[in-house]
Parts: sequence; C-alpha cells; structure tokens
Amino acid sequence: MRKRTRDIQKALSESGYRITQSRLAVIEVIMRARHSLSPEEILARARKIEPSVGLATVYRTLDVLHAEGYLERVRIGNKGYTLACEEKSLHFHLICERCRTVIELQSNHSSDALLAQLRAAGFKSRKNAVEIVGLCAKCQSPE
Amino acid sequence: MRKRTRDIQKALSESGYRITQSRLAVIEVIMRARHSLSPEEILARARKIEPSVGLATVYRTLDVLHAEGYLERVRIGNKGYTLACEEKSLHFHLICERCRTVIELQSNHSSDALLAQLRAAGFKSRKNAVEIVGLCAKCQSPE
DNA sequence: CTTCTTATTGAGAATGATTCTCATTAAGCG
DNA sequence: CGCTTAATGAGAATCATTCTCAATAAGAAG
Repeated sequence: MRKRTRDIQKALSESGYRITQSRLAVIEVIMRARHSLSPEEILARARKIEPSVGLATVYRTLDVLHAEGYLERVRIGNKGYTLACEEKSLHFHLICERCRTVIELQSNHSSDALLAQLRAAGFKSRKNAVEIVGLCAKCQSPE
Repeated sequence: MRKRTRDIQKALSESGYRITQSRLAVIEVIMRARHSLSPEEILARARKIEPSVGLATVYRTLDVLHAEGYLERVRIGNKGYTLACEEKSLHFHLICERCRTVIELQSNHSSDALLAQLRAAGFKSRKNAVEIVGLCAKCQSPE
C-alpha cells in the first residue's frame, strides 16, 4: 500500500503535477480503502492525515487520478463513489450498493465474448470496468 | 407504439394508478422516443401533447414507470436519462454518450456466462440491463 | 538557503439535477 | 352528479459537484 502511493506520487510528479500534502493525503486514503468511498468520506479520512484539506481539493485530486488512470468513478443513486483500479483490460466490477464492496471479476471468456461483441458493433466503451450495481451475498441476507 | 402506450395504461390502471393526461403524455413521449431522453427533453415533448405538464410530474411518472419495470434509467455525466426497456433477462445496453442511441445486445453466451458468474458470486444485480457507456461507431468518426 | 513563478489550495458562492411542499385539481368510484 | 383522495404544477428546498478568487506553497533557479 505505502509503496503504491509512492509509485503514484512519482508518476504524477513526472507528469508535471506538484506533490502537495493535500494530494498525498487523498491518495493515501484511496489506496488504503477496502471499498469505494464518497468524496465526503475521503475528505473525513484525509483530514486525519492533513487537517487542512478541503472538499474541492478532494474533487480535484479525484479528477487528476481518474485522468491518469488510477481510479474508477461509480454512481450509486445520485452519489459519486471512487475506487482504486488499475486493471487495463475489459472486466466486470460487481458493486454492492449497501456496503460498497467491489468484487472484481477476472477477465475471462464472458468478458472476452463481450469485447468481441463491442468490436463487432464498432462501439468504444468509455471504461474498462463494466459496473454492475446490486447486492453482494452478505448484504442480501436479512441482517 | 400507440398500442404499447395503451398496454401500459391498462397495466398501471390495474395496479391502482390513476391515468391522468399528464401521465399519458409522458408515457407516449417515452414510447415514441428512438433514443434515451433527459427529463427536460421529455418535458418539452410532453408539453406538445399536454401543455400543462410540469417537470415534477415528469420525474414522478418516471419513478412509477421504473418501479413497474417499463424503463431503465441511465446516467451520463451528472444527468439522468431514460429509455423504454421491457427485456427481462440479463443483457447489455451499449449507450452512446454523444447521440444517446442505445444498442441492445441480444442475450447470448457472453451474458449467460456473466449471469453464471454472478450466481457463483451470490451477487444480485439491481438491473437486468448492464449499461456500457461510450461512443457508437458513428459518433467516433470525425464529424 | 532564499527568491521567484505559478500551480494549487481552502472557503464559500454558484450551479444544476432532483426532490419536496402544499394548496389546488381532477380521476374514478358510487 | 358528487365525494374522496391520488395526483398535479409551481416554486422552494436539497444535495452533489463545480467555480471563483485571494492566499499559499511546490519546485526550479540562483
């Protein structure tokens, strides 16, 4: 995890971005997260590392990380969530709308077949992760 | 098309909903549409049929139709779009973020294989239509 | 280490989509 | 034809996200 944050730091620096304490805190939070986080959640956690971080900076840092391919943005209802993902080939993300855990399906023949269909249709997907929102096994059972 | 609207009208009526002129106008607009529409677009078109329709009623009618399974809601950026869809088994929707045309892939072995994976993971998808947002063949070429 | 340039920041205002409120209307039953 | 109440339209309210702008600090250069 720590290592991952450093890699991103290095890559961003080489791309000409300045490495600020606020950005580092946000990156650290996202890398540590075990499920997808809303901007507000990221803000709360980042402030434990760097108390001066503002919400706008969280959004801006998400934009940068997304543009550089380090994370995916998801929508559940009206809210935007964020999770780290560097997988480049087409694959599926099963996202639980209750606990926001993400099950990442391996690329396999179902994603290969889908990819072939996309090619046949001449369709270019915006994302490599195809999101399927629903309920994971745990959250379906009566609590 | 006309027939489709009547079927829905009948079904809603039997479910205890009142059939108002505003609702009829909104249903008619959605059934006629050849691509997904934003609430504002639906409002504009519905007002040509029933000039008194309000935006809130468009949203409320969308909720009803969605609850009854007559349409899917999609998000492109921050905006919500809507398209008619009654297909019940798992399948893919390729949605062009530029022209908003929807290419509906037939259920086949790729969706079957995905369904098997969902079952294996114990994951329950919220929708039957898995949305893939991107650019259709036409919109990719320089205009 | 200090200075300079300017990308980045934080706070709050602004925006845009969606939802809510509430007095008024009309669907559909008898 | 009336009655009951679901549904409506208009505008206010809400919530997520984006923008504005003066102040700050990253990083290059000296």
